Amino acid sequence: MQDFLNIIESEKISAKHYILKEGHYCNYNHFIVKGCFRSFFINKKGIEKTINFGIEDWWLTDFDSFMNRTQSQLNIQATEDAIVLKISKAKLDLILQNSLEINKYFRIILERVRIADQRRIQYMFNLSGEELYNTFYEYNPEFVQRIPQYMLASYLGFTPEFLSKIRAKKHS
Amino acid sequence: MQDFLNIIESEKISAKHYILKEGHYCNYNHFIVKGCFRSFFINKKGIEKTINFGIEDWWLTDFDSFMNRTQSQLNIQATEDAIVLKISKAKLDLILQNSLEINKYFRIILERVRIADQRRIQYMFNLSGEELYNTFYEYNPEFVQRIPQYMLASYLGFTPEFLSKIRAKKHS
DNA sequence: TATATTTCTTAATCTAGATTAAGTTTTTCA
DNA sequence: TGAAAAACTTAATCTAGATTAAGAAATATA
Repeated sequence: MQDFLNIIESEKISAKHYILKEGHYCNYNHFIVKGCFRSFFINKKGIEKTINFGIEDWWLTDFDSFMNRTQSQLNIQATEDAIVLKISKAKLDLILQNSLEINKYFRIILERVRIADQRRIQYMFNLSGEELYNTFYEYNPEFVQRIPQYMLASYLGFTPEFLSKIRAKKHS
Repeated sequence: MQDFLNIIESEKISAKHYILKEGHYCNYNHFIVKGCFRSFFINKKGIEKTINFGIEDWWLTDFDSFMNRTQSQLNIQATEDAIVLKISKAKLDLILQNSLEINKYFRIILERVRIADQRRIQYMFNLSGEELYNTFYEYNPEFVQRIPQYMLASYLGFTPEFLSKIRAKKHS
């Protein structure tokens, strides 16, 4: 555990700044101490597609780039002023060679991530846009206030205009 | 490793039979030695939605039910005659308490699963139905032959009728 | 090898959500 | 505190893919 703490670096990130940009290698896994981030890519039409959010106590990285040492297709941007703990791939690998506890820790986190991803895929298949928004709102009422609506629309898989329509309907 | 092999049970499953049914508790993680499975749920309209396939050398379970000891919303069905290795939650937990190697093994698998889930979500956002089919076909040409088309349509998130339309277009 | 069942196709009609465009409100920061 | 930028709304029009329905192939089973 002491080893683990020794290899962690703390960093402040201002709102709208990036911890990862498309085309770069993702060299760090980040633990969010404070603030909020979104990861997004830019599709063929030039539109930003938000694929994840991260808030306090979550880990955030582009796993594909981080694990496979490939150029990232994602951008990770702070949506508000933030503090993260960074851990580099090389140093994490070293610790993962021998530490039972750290392996357990990340295994358990990844199990939870898997469950969340699976639920999200299930929701995307099963729910209409309106239902997706209502479900998200129900489980994360405070979070809906915390981010611009157009990012949420993008995360839920539809346009900001459509989200506006849903809200108008709801409040009428 | 010997401990690990000791707690594994082998089982034969005939085509169309289930290793998990909706409403039951998922007590096992399954390693597929031979054959093919699909996991699906039944939506509000009574339509089967395939959310995953599993083939040789993959692990397959309902992680949500398996980890959280909740009733499963999923069915897991063999699409052809199959052989699996089963490992119960209780026994797996025991081994995971102390084994560095087994923790590493599952951590690494889950990292790969995370990457696959992430890519799938990205594809679902970015590609039209036609592009989803073409991409899937490109990377898994043999697998497309292996399962009924209506299951693939369901996995890709559209109707069998629409898949038929895509294929007609492609071959004309 | 005939019949039942499962899978696949075609085509007409319908709808959730996209697109475009213009205007309004809110936030930022000089 | 006022101008510029960012975020949000409304409404008209358009389209990918759903729905429905009926028939044709393919596959399984007796």
